[in-house]
Amino acid sequence: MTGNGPSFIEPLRFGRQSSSRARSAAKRSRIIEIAMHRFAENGYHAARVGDMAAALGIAKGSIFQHFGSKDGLFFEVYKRAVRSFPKYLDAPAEVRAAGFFHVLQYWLVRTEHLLREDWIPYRISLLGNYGTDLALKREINRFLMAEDPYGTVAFVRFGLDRGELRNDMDVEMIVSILDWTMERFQDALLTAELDPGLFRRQGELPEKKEARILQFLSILQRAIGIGEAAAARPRVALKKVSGGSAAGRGRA
Amino acid sequence: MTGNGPSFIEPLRFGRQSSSRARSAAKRSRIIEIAMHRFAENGYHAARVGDMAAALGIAKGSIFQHFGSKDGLFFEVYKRAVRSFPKYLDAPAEVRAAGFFHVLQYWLVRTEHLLREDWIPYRISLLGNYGTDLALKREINRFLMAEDPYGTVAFVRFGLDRGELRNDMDVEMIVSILDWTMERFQDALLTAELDPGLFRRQGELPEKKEARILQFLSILQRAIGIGEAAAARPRVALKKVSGGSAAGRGRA
DNA sequence: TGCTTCCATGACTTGAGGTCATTTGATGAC
DNA sequence: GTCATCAAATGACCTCAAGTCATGGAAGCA
Repeated sequence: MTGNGPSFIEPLRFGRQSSSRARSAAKRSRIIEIAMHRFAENGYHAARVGDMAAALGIAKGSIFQHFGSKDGLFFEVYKRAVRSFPKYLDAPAEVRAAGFFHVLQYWLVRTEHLLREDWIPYRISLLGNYGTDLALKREINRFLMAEDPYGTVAFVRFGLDRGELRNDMDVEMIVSILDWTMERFQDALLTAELDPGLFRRQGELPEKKEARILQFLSILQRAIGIGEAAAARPRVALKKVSGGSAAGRGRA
Repeated sequence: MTGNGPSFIEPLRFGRQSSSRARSAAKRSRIIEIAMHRFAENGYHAARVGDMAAALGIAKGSIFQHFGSKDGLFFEVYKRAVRSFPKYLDAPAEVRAAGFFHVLQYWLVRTEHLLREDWIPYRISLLGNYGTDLALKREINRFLMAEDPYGTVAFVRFGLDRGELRNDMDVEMIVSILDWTMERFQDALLTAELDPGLFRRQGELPEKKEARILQFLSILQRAIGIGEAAAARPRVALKKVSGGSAAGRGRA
């Protein structure tokens, strides 16, 4: 589908090839950038490969030579978008020190504030998750499983090492639950503005959002956190934080 | 079908209209049925409207006359597929009597066994959820929100009335959490066979599945169930049930 | 027997993805 | 400076599926 760059051994002519490689890579990069904008603005189907070529001032054929197909192009765009998101453990050290659920809270709050400035990669990930073909989604899931771009596995281990997560079940199960619910919750939080009507029971008034976030964290804490106390009251009290600026994390 | 007698409201041509209406509806129905098969077998894009027409022995134009577009046709197919699934509270009375989480367990176990016999509507719902266009997904979500075809809201109220679910947060939040996690969990459980590689961390050996289901239910019980006991040990012990036959519920 | 309305028809248009023989141009060798 | 080489760029071309529409019946009604 994608055609990763020719991955041969390159016996001789290293100088020539390397410079042409560099130019080629730069061009691929430019194509991906424009394509990301087009896909994000128009959706997968309405984005035309011909338009992208015209906007770049190149021939449509070139794009197909580089990426093989529209699907292949989108896949590269998707990978770049998703890789541009920060990982869970990229949170500041003091937040990490405060614990697993504080890290979650940190990102949930940041995500919301971030969106308006940097909605394009988020939109791409939305398209990849819900708006293309099942065949492409299969590729995407393979990629997500292989790369774990949000660092969920490491993050869960972090929580386990700190003794904040229950260890009476498979790690995989916790990772899945966390991935699923975070993804959907963020989508619900975000697309209410970006894409009204996309998700059911979508976010409402801004002032309600913080309450939602706290509710959601409380549910998660009871679900995958440790100890009895978590059931009645959050084990660590999550403070209301009226979000800051900070960079990063479009989705989780 | 429309067994109204001669009516005063529709002074003339009632018979004509009603019979032609009936024929028209029957034809729509036949189209939807064939289309459902085609979409399920080939996916949205690879399913050709022309093929469907040929299979029905009618002209392609007729399909567009009835449904406007391929998207419109798929939407009707989707609605029929989803409506064919049972609602949570369609579980047998004795299961309902056993409580909220027993009903969940009942459907999770059933779903798996059901799939092989009746995979087509499930596949359609998968396409609607992940494999078409965002514009169409928006329609779909509106429909799901309006119809609540799995009866999740009523089911959650049922749990609340029985005192099995926590009532310290918005009902909407519980409904969302339940919808999200059940959907994804079932997809992970099911598509491992139906669509290998579609979901990350997908289901494995059959004997592990029952354990997964119990783990998942335990997480849910801690997350949205009531009481401290739920944290340490399921409030109601969920028995291992090596699944039966029974009809219904392709997805939830 | 006409009249009317509705629907099926299938040839037609549109337009997007995708292909490929050819040209271009950068590079190293002489 | 000139030439040989070869990957990259080109754009005319192809394919094929969605979607359109003027036409022609078929069924009901007077």
